[in-house]
Amino acid sequence: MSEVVLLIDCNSFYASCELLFRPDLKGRPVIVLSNNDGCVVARSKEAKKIGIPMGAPLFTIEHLIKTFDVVQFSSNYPLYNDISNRVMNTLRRFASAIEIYSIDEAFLTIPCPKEGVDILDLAKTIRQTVLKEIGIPVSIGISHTKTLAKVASIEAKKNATGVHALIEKKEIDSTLQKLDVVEIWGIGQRLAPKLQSYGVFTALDLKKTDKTRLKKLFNIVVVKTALELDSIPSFELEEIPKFPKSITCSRSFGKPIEELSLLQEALSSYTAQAAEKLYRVGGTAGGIIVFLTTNRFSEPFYANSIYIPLMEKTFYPPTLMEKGLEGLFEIYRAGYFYKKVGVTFVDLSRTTQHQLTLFQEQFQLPKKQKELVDAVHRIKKRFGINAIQYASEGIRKPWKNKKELRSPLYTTLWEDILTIQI
DNA sequence: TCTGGGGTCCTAGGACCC
DNA sequence: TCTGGGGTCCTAGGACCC
Repeated sequence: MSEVVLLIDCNSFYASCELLFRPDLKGRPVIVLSNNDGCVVARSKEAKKIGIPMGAPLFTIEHLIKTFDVVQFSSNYPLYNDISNRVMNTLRRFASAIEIYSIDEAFLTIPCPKEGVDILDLAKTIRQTVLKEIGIPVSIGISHTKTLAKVASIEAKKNATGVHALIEKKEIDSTLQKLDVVEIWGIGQRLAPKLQSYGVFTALDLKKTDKTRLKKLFNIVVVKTALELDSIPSFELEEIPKFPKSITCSRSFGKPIEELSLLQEALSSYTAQAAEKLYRVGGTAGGIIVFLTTNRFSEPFYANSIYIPLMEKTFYPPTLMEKGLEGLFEIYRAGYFYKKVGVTFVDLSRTTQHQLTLFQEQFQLPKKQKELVDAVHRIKKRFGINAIQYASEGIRKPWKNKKELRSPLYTTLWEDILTIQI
């Protein structure tokens, strides 16, 4: 064995980010709410303890909030992204390779420590360093494969030390025997009952199941998962972030919207945001999908989407907005109260590897378009994302969602920087 | 009253071709 | 009554993740 896999997982990440700047709330149950303050997306340790479930709609836990005086935050993604980057930069120092798996998780491979060096000590050092430098508590699971590292991290969360290694076969098997299949990374709510119907109840059962049979009854991912449980690496560490296949921007509205003009404003705004992201990854879109929906919990319900191919690939926001609005016009039906619109860019390419039209030598936007996009980007970068916008995004924006409880942008906006009074 | 947002991958089946 | 076989490509839908 030459390398081991570590899974580093930030504990209650969004809640931990909020607590960083509000040490006065330590020990109290803290929750972070989804974009529209609709449901719970993160819970502090204390919030978990009083029984607030992940994903719970806010209105179903009113009684808990009142009884236990729960502290609520709207989600503050600029802050979480910034803290995440800092955590990842610290982790990088310890790794021979790192895959940033999500905003709060990373897989690391490290050379197998020399005889006598305890891998757990190294993990503890990593944990201490992140805690000291960034202030975010993490759990660390260690094993031979990504899937087993995930299993180890479940154990790590139960430990006071926050770290756990699964290296010896005996120990691995006894842990897998106690693990329900639904807890395995890659096995969800649908696959678990199906596996159970074939007599596969625990992770150890899955590991021991014949792979040909698994392939026949399920798919290749389930086979790979079973192999990983058997210490055979089947999911590679992906160090280089993949170029995206699609980019989406959509939001629920603060209150239902009926007028087309307001939907147009919202869609323009989301398209601009998605275009900004497209610009940042250095890509162009070959097609866009526009979708809209009324509240799925109330009648009359209407949802629709439309695909609009683009004659020429582009990242020029006005073109994307114009096409998007055309699509919206097609699928809009008067008389409904809409809850959400959104846009997805598909058929993405890198601007550097562009399929050229017959007479192009190199992909580039017309000079003036390019200058405009660059300028808007620079202004946003320097003065904040609200410093400039397209007129079609509207001024009053009554469709904007609720974010009543958002904390300041402590680390990404000068006006919001933390002040300390002595 | 109130229920998020953004992704990826796999497979089956249809369309189409020779 | 008879009604091929094999291959590719695309898409919708299902499943998963955080």
